[in-house]
Amino acid sequence: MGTTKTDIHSIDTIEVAQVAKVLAHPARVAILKYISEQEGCICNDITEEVGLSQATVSQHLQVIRDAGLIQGNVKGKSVCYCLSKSNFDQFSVVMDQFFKGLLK
Amino acid sequence: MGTTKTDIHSIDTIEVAQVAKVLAHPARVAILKYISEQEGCICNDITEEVGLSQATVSQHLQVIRDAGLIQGNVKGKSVCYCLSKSNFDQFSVVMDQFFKGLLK
DNA sequence: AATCATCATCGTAATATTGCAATATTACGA
DNA sequence: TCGTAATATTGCAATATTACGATGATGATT
Repeated sequence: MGTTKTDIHSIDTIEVAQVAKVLAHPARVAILKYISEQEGCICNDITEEVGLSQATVSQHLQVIRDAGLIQGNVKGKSVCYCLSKSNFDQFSVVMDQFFKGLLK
Repeated sequence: MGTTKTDIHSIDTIEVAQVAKVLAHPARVAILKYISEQEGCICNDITEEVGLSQATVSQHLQVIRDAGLIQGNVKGKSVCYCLSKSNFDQFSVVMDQFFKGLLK
């Protein structure tokens, strides 16, 4: 136990849950907001902005990256993160359709 | 550790994360879908529909109820759950604004 | 080369979540 | 009142998540 049962549910259902899971932590929401505000990217500053240790921020960044919401471009010693808008847009659609589906 | 730091983030950020957290489990997404499909309500059937034990479903229902997304009306020995559309609509707005804010 | 800055990863402690069996609880019908 | 059906709650085991210090890896600076 402790493991989420996934084989029970439809693809659609799982997709909504996966999208939501990425946004289910305030640090990840804050990181996404910050990255998008900086238009381009920036990186180490996230640690300062968010108020968590570098290791923790890096972990959250990995979750967001694995979900395909951001891209990291290496620039010398620093890494520039920026939104992958198309994927983010898809996330938006998934959630939107879920809400609309239930509210119709 | 293991605890999410919340005092660091803005109200808006925390709100998005809280909404997302409710939807971050496929069982809860499935339950919400099922309840809304049944227009009115129904209840014990959820257990069968979702494929988890009664205890587990009841737990998930509590999470959804605590978030204010559903209401349970007692009808004899069974409980009829139905969406509280206004709250659900608010959830929808929170997420929508988050996505729109980042994509603009 | 030696050092520093930036980031990722590893290891680990603390806590949260998931899932279920067992056990209440509540309401109804016999 | 007894039995039963429908839910909720409790207690627990398994696993996941969160957070951070320490350690690597890599490129820049001296």
